Formats: sequence, C-alpha cells, structure tokens
Amino acid sequence: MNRKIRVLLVDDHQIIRDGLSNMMLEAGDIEVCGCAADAATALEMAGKTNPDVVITDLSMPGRSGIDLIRKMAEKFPAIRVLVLSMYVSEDYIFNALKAGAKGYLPKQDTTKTELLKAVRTVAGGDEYFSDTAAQVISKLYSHNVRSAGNPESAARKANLTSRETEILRLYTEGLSNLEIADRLNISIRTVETHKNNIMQKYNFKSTVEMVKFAIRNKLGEA
Amino acid sequence: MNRKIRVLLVDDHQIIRDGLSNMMLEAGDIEVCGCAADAATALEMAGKTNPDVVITDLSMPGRSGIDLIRKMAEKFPAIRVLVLSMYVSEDYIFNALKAGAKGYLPKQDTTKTELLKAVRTVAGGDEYFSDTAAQVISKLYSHNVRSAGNPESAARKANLTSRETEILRLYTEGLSNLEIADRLNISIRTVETHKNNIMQKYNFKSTVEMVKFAIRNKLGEA
DNA sequence: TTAAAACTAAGGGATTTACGTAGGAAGGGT
DNA sequence: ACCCTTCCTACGTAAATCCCTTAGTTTTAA
Repeated sequence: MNRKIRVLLVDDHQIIRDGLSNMMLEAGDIEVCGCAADAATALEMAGKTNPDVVITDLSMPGRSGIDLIRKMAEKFPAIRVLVLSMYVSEDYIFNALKAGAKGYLPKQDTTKTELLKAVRTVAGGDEYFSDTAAQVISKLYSHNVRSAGNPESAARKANLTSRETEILRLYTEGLSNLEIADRLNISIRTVETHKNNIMQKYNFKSTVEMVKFAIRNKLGEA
Repeated sequence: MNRKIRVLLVDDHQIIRDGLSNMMLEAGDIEVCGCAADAATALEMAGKTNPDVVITDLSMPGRSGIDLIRKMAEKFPAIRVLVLSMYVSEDYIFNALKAGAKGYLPKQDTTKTELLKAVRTVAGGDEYFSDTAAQVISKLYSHNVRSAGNPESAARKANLTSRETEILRLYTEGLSNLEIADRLNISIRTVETHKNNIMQKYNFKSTVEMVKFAIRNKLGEA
C-alpha cells in the first residue's frame, strides 16, 4: 500500500552496483531510482531522482565519500545516507557520522537481510549501525569525541541565516506568509523571498518537507 | 522573543479564575486569552481565542469536565488540556487521561511555581503530572489498565474516514493536492474537499498544523 | 575600505489552495 | 420501500503562494 522506498546507489564498481540493485529489486518494497559511480553524478542524480535513501561507498574516484555525505546532507537534508564501506576504522565511521550519515555498514560482514533492514530503518527516519559500527560509536561517545555538538544538526543548520531560521520556525507554527510578515513587521514579499531562499538552500520540494525538516532539527515545536 | 503561551481558564468559580489569571499574568511569558465557567462556553472560547493550553477543573455545572476534555481533544487536537482538580482518585485521573488530558494537578497541593511549570511543559508538547497523579498513573500502567490502546490517539483518529486518513498520510509525504489526486486517480477538487473536511473536523487553522497532527499521531513519517 | 553576505522589497504571471456548494452511491434503520 | 446519514466525488470563484528576477540598504568579514 505504501510507496516504495527509493534508493540511489553510489559505488565505483559496476558489479557492486548491479548486485545491490538486484537485491533491492528482490525486496519488493524498495526501488532503485538511480546509480552513480562518483560523487558529482550522485549529487546530480539525487536532485533529479528524489531518492529516500542513498547507499554509498566511501572510496571513490575524485572527492571522498565523506565529502559526498556532507554535500548530500546540506543540499538534500531529507535524504538519508547509508554508508556501505570496506572501512571499519574509527576514523571513517566518525567522519561519516559527523558528515551526516544515518547508517554505517561494513562490506565485510553485512548480509543481504541486514542491508535491507538498514535501508528500511533509515528510510523510516531512524539510524542504523552494524554491531561493529555501533561499538565504535559508543566508544566515541564515551570518549566524548562528539561533544562539540550533534554532527547532523550542525551540518544541517549551518546554511541558514538567523532571519531564515526565525522565519522557518514561524512556518512550523502554522503561520501563513502574511501572518509571518505581520509578526515581524516586514513585507510579505520579504517573507516569500526568505522562504524561497530556504527552499533553495536545501532543495525542498514542498513546504511540508521544509516543516518536517525543521521539526526533526528541533527548530520548531514537535 | 518567543510568542507568549496562550491559556484558556475553565473553572466555575470566579475567584479561582481570577486568581489563576493573575498568576499567569505575573509569569510574563503566559497570556490569558479567555475564561469560561462551563464546558459549552469553554469550547466556544477555544474556537475563537486559539489557546495553546486549557486549564480546566473537572467539576462544573452541566456536562462533566471529562466530557469537555474529550470534546476539546476531538475538535482542537492542537490544544493541550491541563486538569487542575480537587479530585485525586484513580478514577478521575484515569478518565481525564483517557479523554486526552496532557497534565493533571491536584488543587490541594499545587504551588504557583508548579502550575506555571506545568503550563510551560504541556505548551511545549510534553505531558505534566504532579507527583501524586504520576503515582496513580504508574499504578494504572503496571496494572495494564490502559492496555486497550493509547487514549489520545484513539480519541483523535476516530473521526477520520479511511479515505481522509489516506489523503492525510500523503500530505505528510509532502505531496501537493495535484500529486495526491494523480496518485489516487481522482480530481484535485476531490482531494481539496477531503482536506477541507479533515481541517474542519479538527479545526485546523493551517496545512502545517494538520501535518504536525498527523505526524504526532503516527499517520505519516516523522 | 572594499567585497561579500544578509535583509529588505517589489513586479507579475503561473500555479496552487481555500472554501462554499452539491450530486450520487452505499448502508442502516423503520 | 423509503428516509436519513455518511462518504466520495466534483466544480467555480476568490485568495494565496510560487517562482524568477531585479535591486536598494545594511551588516559583516577580510
């Protein structure tokens, strides 16, 4: 009944893309909306194909996968990035997390079942980490390495100006453009402009998407 | 900086309304948008004055306070009801909770400080219960008395038809009227009408409010 | 001090929503 | 059979928002 989960696959090996693609198709509730072999293509595809989840490797030609995650989180905050990597070192996991990844799976020991479960989990808005990744993360937590603020919210809030943030919050209260304008004693045109800028910065496709983002990032009331 | 919390006071004793009103005014961040001495007036005022929180007694002339809570939750799900009652029996607390109350304070031993804290808490979307009320509630929980479904969601979902629920879910996905119409192969006019009906049933004042409601009630994604 | 970023505002047509009204089908009850 | 209610469907007009562009003013950072 529900809409299928749209997945964008990013990996520089064709055979892996095909293998993953196949798995997704078999799952039934998942749909592969695109594949990319490098970060630039991935970002382009993300804008065009509107995926729910991006599954990406970290080692790719050109810019690093971490960079891709960061850009993805900035430009398309509604998309959840799931890392499927051969690396299991603290460094990679930590950086992926900091860049905004919503899940981390090592290629070494991730089963098809687990991958599908992870896709569904992150698509549902939660995070998913393999046992090994989770261990690393908890170690990082206990060492307070992430103390300098939540990586995700930092990455996601960074681009908004204070005025934009304020206006976004008013949208989450359910106010109309005119009501916001009156509240702030500015022209409705200005409000529209600010909103437009917010929508563009994050590639939101609708007001609802924008509001959901704000709520997730605690900018407004739940 | 933030907008004041709007409170509607419901109690059949003038002196109590005045006393409470005074307390709210002193608080600075709270605003009394209206008072009512009975359930009917309270409901009318709720529709007109758009409060964030309703503070109500349970014993009132005419219909019971429990009934008021239920109606309030149905017609204005965005409004949080805080019960301030002389009763501390299981029965009253349980029924108030089942009807959709977001907080419960006994008149006997609630201080001004605690009342203000409770108002701010429920206004912020959380629940607030006095220690005595909380004890009763936990007892009820442990006895599994509330096992027959979450009272709030039951009360709040009841009025929507299946078609309306379906459409509401699509709104939470960020789809426009036209997109929903295409998805369901019906006219955009029909979608608009359904949405209108949803908005009227719950007295939503904006699409955003509707979507937030749906998310809170797990009708759509977070 | 100069360039960049942020805030403000507007034009103006295209698109989307809001809102009151209304017909037809299905189901229940008498 | 008949009425009554609920639900799903749909339209017309008025209002609001979207979208893309341009641009003046202020604030901030280099």
